[in-house]
Amino acid sequence: MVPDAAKASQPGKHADILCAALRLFADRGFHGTSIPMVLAEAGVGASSLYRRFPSKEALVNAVFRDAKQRLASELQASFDQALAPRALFAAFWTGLVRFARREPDAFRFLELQDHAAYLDAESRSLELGVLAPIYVACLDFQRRGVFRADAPTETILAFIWGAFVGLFKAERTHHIALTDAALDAARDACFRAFSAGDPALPGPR
Amino acid sequence: MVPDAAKASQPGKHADILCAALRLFADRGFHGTSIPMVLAEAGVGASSLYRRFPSKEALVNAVFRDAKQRLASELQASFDQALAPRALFAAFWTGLVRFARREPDAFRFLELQDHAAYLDAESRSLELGVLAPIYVACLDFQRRGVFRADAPTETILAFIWGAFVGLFKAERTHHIALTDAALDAARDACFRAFSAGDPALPGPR
Amino acid sequence: MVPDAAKASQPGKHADILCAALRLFADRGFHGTSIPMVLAEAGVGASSLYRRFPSKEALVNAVFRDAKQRLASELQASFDQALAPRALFAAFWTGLVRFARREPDAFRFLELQDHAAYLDAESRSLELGVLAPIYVACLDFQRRGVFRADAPTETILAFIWGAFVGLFKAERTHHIALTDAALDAARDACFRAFSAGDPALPGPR
Amino acid sequence: MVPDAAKASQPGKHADILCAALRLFADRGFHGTSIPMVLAEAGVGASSLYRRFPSKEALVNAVFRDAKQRLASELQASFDQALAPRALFAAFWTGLVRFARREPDAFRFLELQDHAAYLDAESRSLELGVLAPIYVACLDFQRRGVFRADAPTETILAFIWGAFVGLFKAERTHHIALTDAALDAARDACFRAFSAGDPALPGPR
DNA sequence: TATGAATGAGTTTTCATTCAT
DNA sequence: CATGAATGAAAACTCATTCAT
Repeated sequence: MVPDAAKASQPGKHADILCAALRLFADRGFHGTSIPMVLAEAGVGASSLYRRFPSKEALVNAVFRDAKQRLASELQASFDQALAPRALFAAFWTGLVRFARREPDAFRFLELQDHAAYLDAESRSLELGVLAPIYVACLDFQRRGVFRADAPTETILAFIWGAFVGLFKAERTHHIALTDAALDAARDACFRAFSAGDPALPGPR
Repeated sequence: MVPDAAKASQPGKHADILCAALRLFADRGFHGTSIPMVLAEAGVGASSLYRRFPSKEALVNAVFRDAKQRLASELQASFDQALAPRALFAAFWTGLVRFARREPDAFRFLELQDHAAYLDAESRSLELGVLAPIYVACLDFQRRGVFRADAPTETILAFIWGAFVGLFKAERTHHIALTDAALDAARDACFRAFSAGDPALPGPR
Repeated sequence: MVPDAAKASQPGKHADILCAALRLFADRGFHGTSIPMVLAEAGVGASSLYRRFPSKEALVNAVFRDAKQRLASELQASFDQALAPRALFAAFWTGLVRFARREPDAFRFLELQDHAAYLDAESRSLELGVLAPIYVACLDFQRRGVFRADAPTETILAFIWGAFVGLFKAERTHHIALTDAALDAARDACFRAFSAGDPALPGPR
Repeated sequence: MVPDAAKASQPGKHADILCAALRLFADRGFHGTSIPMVLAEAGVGASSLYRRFPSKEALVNAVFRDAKQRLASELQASFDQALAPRALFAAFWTGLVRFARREPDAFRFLELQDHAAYLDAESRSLELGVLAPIYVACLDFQRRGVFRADAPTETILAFIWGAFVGLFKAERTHHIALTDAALDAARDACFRAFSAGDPALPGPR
């Protein structure tokens, strides 16, 4: 009668909790969100949560990994090593934009908050795992002379990521208009910032 | 000395509280910091705090304004409209770096946390006040053809600020080395990103 | 085999639950033991327990009766009315020792804890039932001039039982060595304490 | 106006809490007593308790030490080394009885419960400290030939203490009448149990 | 019948804030 | 004006018990 998979704990509840927690964590941060808030938002009892996540810390880490994983998938999908540098960078940028637009809560939670206090080793390594391919691509660009070699690769990475995050933070905090055109302009600025071959590339021209 | 002024609440205590609160808020965020923690760190009694700041929210706003004000001063001091664009930008960047280095707690509190939930109108307007002169300078650069005109000024601002913050966030989160050379390279990249006169400017030349 | 009997609730599970509960109650007391602990220790699901014992109180009473019953059996087996007083007392003492050694959990649970709060009428009457034959034997000793008559029988009973329990409590609490020799010495002291024929009996002589 | 000592936290409250906790712990045990119960019984708010006792465990330990200390005082007051053995033992016994009668809650809590799970090192050492002088007196009795030497001193101690506790436990559990005469008879039985000089001592006769 | 997921009241403990001194 | 004890509401988490499967 009932589909067999529904026998054990409804899988939907797991997702409901993660989703409610993400929404609240994104809005109010980890410490600003209480478990009762999550329970109310998810519409479950206390034990339904604690059966799945042994503590509030375990819950944030699960939320973090879940969201980071989706961001990673988005980026991986956008990443086609066969593309020319410029196109590759544009694809990466578009992936980021798509994620920030489609999952604003996840993006705000992941990038606009300081997780230092509660992330565990696995979550931290997942975060590095997401950055690694970008780092490699960046390094490759530098080796191939696409990007300048006068800045450490990590610096370039931090710069680009920070610039991107800054745009969305300003949209949220200062209510600036973040049109597609503006995002495209920022993307080109970003590429230009580290571009090695001066005369050739700039602008859409 | 100060026989009369000392009668009223010791002015040192005000600073002690702000300082202790800043340290804690920077480390653990607003919601992660309790009033008792602040009392212990500042070494004062509960009423000494509540006499000066009617609530925890009032305190965090005071801390925010105090820190933001010091950042504003730093930037204003670095800002000499008479300088050539490149030098002006370098001075601005140096001011930011100096602030982030001299007052790491203030910088982390101001820029690495999401204050959306508790900032009041006055704090928010102060924040805009800090950005305004930079906005104006940016706009001026665009008008004078120093910066490209194909990106909205707010976007440029958000980008630059975000890139800068991203560097320090990576230093903290991923423990990347943020040397002076790296910061200089980032500064040049930033300028280059929006520079209008393509081939001419890049590099230290 | 047992094709029909096995259809009803497996009898082994009943014992598993009682056994697990006894172990835990002995170690941590009634209030210090949670049902989930019992379930985990017994390796059964919640409903397997609640089908057999309608509540936690019912469970503890069942555990109590079960253990008390085994103690009663032990004592009954040791009790041979045909024996001479001294030998009878020694047999009784040996029975107690054997029980305390063979079932330390049961002994600790029964004698080292205060059950006042949760024992029901039936459990209480069972407890009295265990003491009754000893009471009778004691009274008989007094009537026959074996035991002094200057102490109420109940007092003698409480004294002896208390002394015995005190030995094992000290073994557990203060880690004193409770050798067979020490137990024998205590047994003789106990008999001597209430012995009527003063000069004649003491010692193995 | 107010006596100077009353400036800081009312000392009465400390006592109120200890007293309420003792009453409840005596009745329902440590795990069976909740903090709200203690708060209600003592008529104080949660923080008044937690300001003085950092945790529930700290509270039981304080209650335990407080009660044990009073028992120790009672015993010390009864102990006059100058007395003849028999009189010394009687004085000790009387001290115990007086304590059990005057502070039934303290006695029940101290002696009728298993504290193994939560007593800390200091509480445990206090308990040993109370027993030590009795141990020494017992050993002295054995050396002087007052008590038999065929039982280990610890065994004698555990026996006597256990017998005494057994009497009061039976009074409470089985509602036996524990008259002064019965207690005197028990005292004499106790002495007799370990008495070395057979013919001389027994009974008031 | 057995399972173990679900519930919500209850646990210990801490918080922001007030008030007597 | 400063102190820090007091408060009661909430925090995170666990419990005894029930119920759908």
